[in-house]
Amino acid sequence: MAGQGAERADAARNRRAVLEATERLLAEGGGDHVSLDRVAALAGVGKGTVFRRFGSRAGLLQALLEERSAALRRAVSEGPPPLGPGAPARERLLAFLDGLGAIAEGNAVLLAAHEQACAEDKFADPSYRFWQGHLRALLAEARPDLDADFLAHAVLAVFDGELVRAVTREGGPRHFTRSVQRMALALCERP
Amino acid sequence: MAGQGAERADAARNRRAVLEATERLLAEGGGDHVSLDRVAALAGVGKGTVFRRFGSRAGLLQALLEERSAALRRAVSEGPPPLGPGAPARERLLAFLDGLGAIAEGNAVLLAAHEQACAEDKFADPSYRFWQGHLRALLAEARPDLDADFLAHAVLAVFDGELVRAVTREGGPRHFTRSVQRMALALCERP
DNA sequence: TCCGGAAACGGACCGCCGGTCCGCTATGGC
DNA sequence: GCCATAGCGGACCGGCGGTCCGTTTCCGGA
Repeated sequence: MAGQGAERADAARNRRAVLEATERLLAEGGGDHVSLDRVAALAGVGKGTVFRRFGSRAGLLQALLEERSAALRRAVSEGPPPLGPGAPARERLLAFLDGLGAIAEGNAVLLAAHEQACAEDKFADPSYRFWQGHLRALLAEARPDLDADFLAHAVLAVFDGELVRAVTREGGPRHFTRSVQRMALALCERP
Repeated sequence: MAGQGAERADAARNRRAVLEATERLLAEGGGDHVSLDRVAALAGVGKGTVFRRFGSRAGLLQALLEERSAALRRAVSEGPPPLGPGAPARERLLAFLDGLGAIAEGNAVLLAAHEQACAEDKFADPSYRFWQGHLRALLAEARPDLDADFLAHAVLAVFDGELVRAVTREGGPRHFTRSVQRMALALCERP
């Protein structure tokens, strides 16, 4: 959109249509209900278009997820505290988990589908690497005596689509997020 | 085998052959290399046999995993301390994580394939429910002030096949297990 | 030892999936 | 208005998980 310089009008239109069709299908059925044939049909485009635009099923879901999390990413790296730089690590950590938890709760099905589609190379996903790096830095600051790299992976592992769904179903809207925050706090408290 | 009363000799032979073929395929390629056609061919049986025996791809992998973890399950519920009942919660927790970590490290590919195949209903898996229940009880005893149920899910979420592989690859044989133990300890320590 | 019914077998078959390919079409600078 | 070309679409592919049913194998009772 801004300054890309080279995307034809029909291409942009189709991109939007495909993304919207995908989220519609995700909403109305489980993650495995989203086949690329169906997406293409619902979007009113050919299957080839979907693949040229997004490369693969994993790429499509990744793009959708990226769209959902771009704002948080920006806020974390250059927004005002406590999300952005400037606040103490503990406050930034809680604010970050609040934001990430909101995304996860609002997109649990998408999250589950994405995990399934990525499988192998989920650690290569730039979005994952960003969250992991951010968490690692905050944890390292709060608890320099622990293995922040591993803990960052561990905290992100909790953001499992199915787990989010299960916890949210039986605990209410923000229960998952609050639980993750409490866990992170427990990890940060020194004995 | 013991006291089941009703399994024909050929059925038992085929069951073993299928399980062995599955682990052979898992060892020699990624989890998605294990197609049921291939398993059947390598085991020298028909595809129908695999499905009658195990119900589905998920069932096959679950059976294999169950086989690998039966001993730990038994040791935890009726073995001697510190794994079995009798030791303080902290020691039982560390011993349990040591055992589960060993299984995870030795079967990371199987673990990843199983996660992929189960997807939806992984919380219904009796094995998962057992581990979760055990962890919950130990955590509740060590930290009654925290949400043990959620923490048990969170700790198990770390046992992700791909994460185990990645951590083991770059950290050496028992690095994953030690890291999980340290994390659990950090959670148990009161501020 | 033989026999009959039941249990187990095996592989052709099904629908569908993710992904590729190439002849056709719409776009937009000139 | 023209034309190079980026973009399109859907037939096509190999392979997957799962089903089905005619055939083979087992084994307890006579």
